[in-house]
Amino acid sequence: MEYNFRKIEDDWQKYWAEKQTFKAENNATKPKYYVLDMFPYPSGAGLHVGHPLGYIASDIYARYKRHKGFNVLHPQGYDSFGLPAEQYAIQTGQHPAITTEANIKTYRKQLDQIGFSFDWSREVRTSDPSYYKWTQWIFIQLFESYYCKDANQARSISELEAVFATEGNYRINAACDDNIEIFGADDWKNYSEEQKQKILLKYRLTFLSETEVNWCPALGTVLANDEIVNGVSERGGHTVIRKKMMQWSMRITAYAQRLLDGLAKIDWPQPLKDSQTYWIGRSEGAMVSFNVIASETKQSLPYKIDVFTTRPDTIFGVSFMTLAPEHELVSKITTPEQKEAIETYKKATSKRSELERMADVKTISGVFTGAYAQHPFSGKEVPIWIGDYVLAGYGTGAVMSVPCGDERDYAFAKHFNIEIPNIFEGVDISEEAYTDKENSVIANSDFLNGLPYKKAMKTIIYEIEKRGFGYGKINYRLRDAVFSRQRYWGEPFPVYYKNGMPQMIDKQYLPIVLPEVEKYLPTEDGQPPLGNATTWAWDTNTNTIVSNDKISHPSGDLGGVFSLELNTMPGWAGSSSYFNRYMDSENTEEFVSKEAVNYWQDVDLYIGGSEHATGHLLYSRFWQMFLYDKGVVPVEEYAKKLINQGMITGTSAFVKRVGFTFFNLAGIDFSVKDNENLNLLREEFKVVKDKIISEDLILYLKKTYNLDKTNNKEHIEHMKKREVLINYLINPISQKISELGLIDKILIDDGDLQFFKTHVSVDYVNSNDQLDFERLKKEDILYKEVEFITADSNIFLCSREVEKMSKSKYNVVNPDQICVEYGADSLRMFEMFLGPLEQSKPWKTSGISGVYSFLKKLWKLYIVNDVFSVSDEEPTPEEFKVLHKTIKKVEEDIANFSFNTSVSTFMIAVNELTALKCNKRAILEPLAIIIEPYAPHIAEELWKNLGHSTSISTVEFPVFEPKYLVESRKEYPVSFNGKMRFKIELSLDLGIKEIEDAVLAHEKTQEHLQGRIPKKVIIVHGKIINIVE
RNA sequence: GCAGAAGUGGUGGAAUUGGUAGACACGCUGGACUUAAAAUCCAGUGGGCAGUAAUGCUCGUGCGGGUUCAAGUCCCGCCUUCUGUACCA
Repeated sequence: MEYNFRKIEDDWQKYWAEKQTFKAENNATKPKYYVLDMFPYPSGAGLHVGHPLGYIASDIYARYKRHKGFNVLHPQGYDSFGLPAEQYAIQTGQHPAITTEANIKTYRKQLDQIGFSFDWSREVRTSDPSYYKWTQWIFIQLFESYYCKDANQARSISELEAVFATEGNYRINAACDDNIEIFGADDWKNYSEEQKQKILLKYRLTFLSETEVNWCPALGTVLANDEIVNGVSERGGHTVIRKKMMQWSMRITAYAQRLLDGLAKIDWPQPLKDSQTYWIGRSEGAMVSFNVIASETKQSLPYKIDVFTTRPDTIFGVSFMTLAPEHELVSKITTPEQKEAIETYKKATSKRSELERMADVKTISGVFTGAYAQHPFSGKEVPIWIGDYVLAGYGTGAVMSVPCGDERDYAFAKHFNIEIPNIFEGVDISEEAYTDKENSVIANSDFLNGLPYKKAMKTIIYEIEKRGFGYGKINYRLRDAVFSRQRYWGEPFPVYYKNGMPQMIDKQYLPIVLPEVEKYLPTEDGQPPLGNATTWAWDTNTNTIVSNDKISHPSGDLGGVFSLELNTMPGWAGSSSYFNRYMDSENTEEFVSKEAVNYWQDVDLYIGGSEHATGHLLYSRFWQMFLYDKGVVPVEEYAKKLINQGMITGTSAFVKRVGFTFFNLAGIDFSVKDNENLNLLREEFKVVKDKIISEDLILYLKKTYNLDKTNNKEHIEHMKKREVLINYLINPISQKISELGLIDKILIDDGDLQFFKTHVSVDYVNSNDQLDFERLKKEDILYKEVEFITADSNIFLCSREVEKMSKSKYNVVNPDQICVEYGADSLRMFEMFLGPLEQSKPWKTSGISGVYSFLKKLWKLYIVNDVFSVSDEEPTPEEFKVLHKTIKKVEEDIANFSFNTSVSTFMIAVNELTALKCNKRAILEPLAIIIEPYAPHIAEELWKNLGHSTSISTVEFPVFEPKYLVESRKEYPVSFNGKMRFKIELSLDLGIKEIEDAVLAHEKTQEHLQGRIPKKVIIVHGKIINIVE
């Protein structure tokens, strides 16, 4: 009876699907446990071996929890809106929904064959109208809410309207736009409906505003900061420029402090928390106002420059101010003499792309405006400059420059010869700024003199507030999140426009379904792709989507038909609350029912990649807090514990071509023509395209050049071989050389050979790095005419390097082939066996035979004379010991997510039981259970053959009993000065003194001591003995 | 620049509170079975030195110091690689 994994795995996958073994119930007496994976984007390339890593880990955990008596929710779905499907649609005209559907089918098939215990009855797809109905619903909730800073929570916008109507906005303390004017109840009543809406928009948690965005012309869309890598788009690497656009934004900044505080409550990896903390970027300081004065008359101008500073204590060190070139005051305060210079500079900076600005951080540039500001305390006038090191988008877009305490201000001042007053006690600032705030003591600063940092901070903020120059403030680096995308394949907004003001469509008419378009590109006049839709208007009479030509009036006021929003939502919209929807995915009336969400509460374990640290994982926390405020969900943080699985890197394979360097020989007459020809030659043979050389020959070529020439015989032998090879490579070149008439005029340097490597698909390379070049030549047109040069053996070797697994690097390994060859259980165990879950690790299939033969050995334990059979005999203490030590270790490993070590533990157990020839039910039955989370198919089959008629999946996990591990004797390692020399077996009943006597009496101890008396004998009971000489 | 993670045999990795460094597996070497191959099984396998051998000695966890009876593990100072981030006032 062989281990027939194909049949076993097929059978059980069918069984689980038919019996819905892993369907979770929303009301159960068992305690709940929610295990979640980050749902995948179904790309056209299908799954590669890196994807299942996290899924296998979470599946092991979920299965383990079922054995431990939990009602486990382990759902899966698809984040199916996204750019690749849209780009594919642009190229081929194929509707994204069709390609997405096809990709999902492939994913599902691939996932199914790995044997995951997902509850597919709860599947969600973000691109499915029945799902994005709720994304739209949450959007509406955000629109209908504002953030009350007093209550520190989101409140209904109608509450705000009520306050406005009774007392205006004097007392409102809300997270809102900066430019809100104060009004009273009477003002409010007299405002037109449009004016009211405009004001309310400034308070809403999702709002329209003109924002400077990262516009990518090539993609025709706005990109979020985290979609830009090194100044170009993450996808496609296109340039990104800054542009002002009317956009939906999410007021995530309202939640900055809570997002920060919440981190303390959750068990997430510290690096991930660190990057969120940094991203939110809280800094404490003060807002200070500087009055602008006219340069000539020294009279106050009606302008103030507000700056945010984290070092108000250094305010007496201010010797100039710097504004961002885009700052609105720049044009107002610039003096006529400076106008031209300022305008030129502004133009130059706006042209510079993000990429350029980032590339030369070191270049200092700026222009004096001609205007001065008055120092609020000293009354001194300080010049106002503009400079692009000040960013318009952060703080107020202006800084008070303290060159002695800030590196950039220092560099700027040095560069433009601005005064650098020193306001630190006992510090030399002639070479660089003094930035160590904790140890600073203030000097030359009036009432701050002699105060250390903390005291100076308190004092100055008190004074600033007292004198009315400003106030203490906490600033955050976090920006409000732009929520509009100029794409087709995303959630449409439930929004239409009436007189240019956005209106929400009532919940009962959701979902607003994505319209059909002919082209997925932006329209010719620059509208988003939805601008191509002809049926994309909202009829408020019928509450349906109707044809655009029914819009009766440009502003849409007459017939009650209005144009719908043309933007769609960004990628993170659909993923920001999907984990709540899984709890009640079929509910058509509510996002999630009270019963369901109160039962499941939150995710107990969330597994996914760390690349989502500042994107998905921040936005989803924000939405969760909002939904918590609204009473939709019962907890503020949705994931108690999070694990980042490491990346699996691929082992890329390379083939190398050789290239030659040519020199003209010294002392030879060289004509212009010759020179041209030489360049021609260099161009053509920089790389010899039609010959590829095996790696062993390349190593040989490198090695032989520097060979020790004193060993004559060997040297000559090698040089001969080398010459043959080089000549072979050079021959066609020689021909060319003679054609060009360059013989005897140039030198080919065969010492400094250049090698050029090209990726070759790993599919053609076996685990010994041998390339099947015959097949490659047949199947890949690029290599049809190429000659593969090998050593005598005719074996072609590739060179290898570890890189990120990616299609473009031709190193993607697909799990399907492994499932076919070794089975899902082997794949699962092997992926875990690779190394610690959270570390990145290279993929090498060579080790898979190890886990495969382990599974075969496991199977054999249950087989006697080719028949499945176990004995009911009582196991020996030794056999019990093997079992219980395995249970103990595996449970500890699961708790620590150390799945790689539990695989070795299983191997050790099976090796030991095989050695013991153990065939006893009392051992082998529990063994099948503890191995089930890792290798569920074989475990089910063993369980069935052990005589059980139901699935093993919820059988109680064997209980570890320490009594089986109690030892009576210990083999003590005996060390001398910490170096282990020999072992001595002693009873564990012995006391320290008795052990010492026994050890000192031992002949080997005597041998080592050679009659010397040890200084000290250290004995750790049950562990070690160390003799100090 | 800043933040984080990591560095252990030919390879992936183990060593949970400082206590036998290299578990487990791959690979490699030798052997058994076989006409042969695959599969399977057995033995060996960090480097160096000595010895016919059993064995012994010695070096060894990126580098340099330190604490300790004892350091891969703790402390100080560096180096390298990876990942994230980008003038945040």
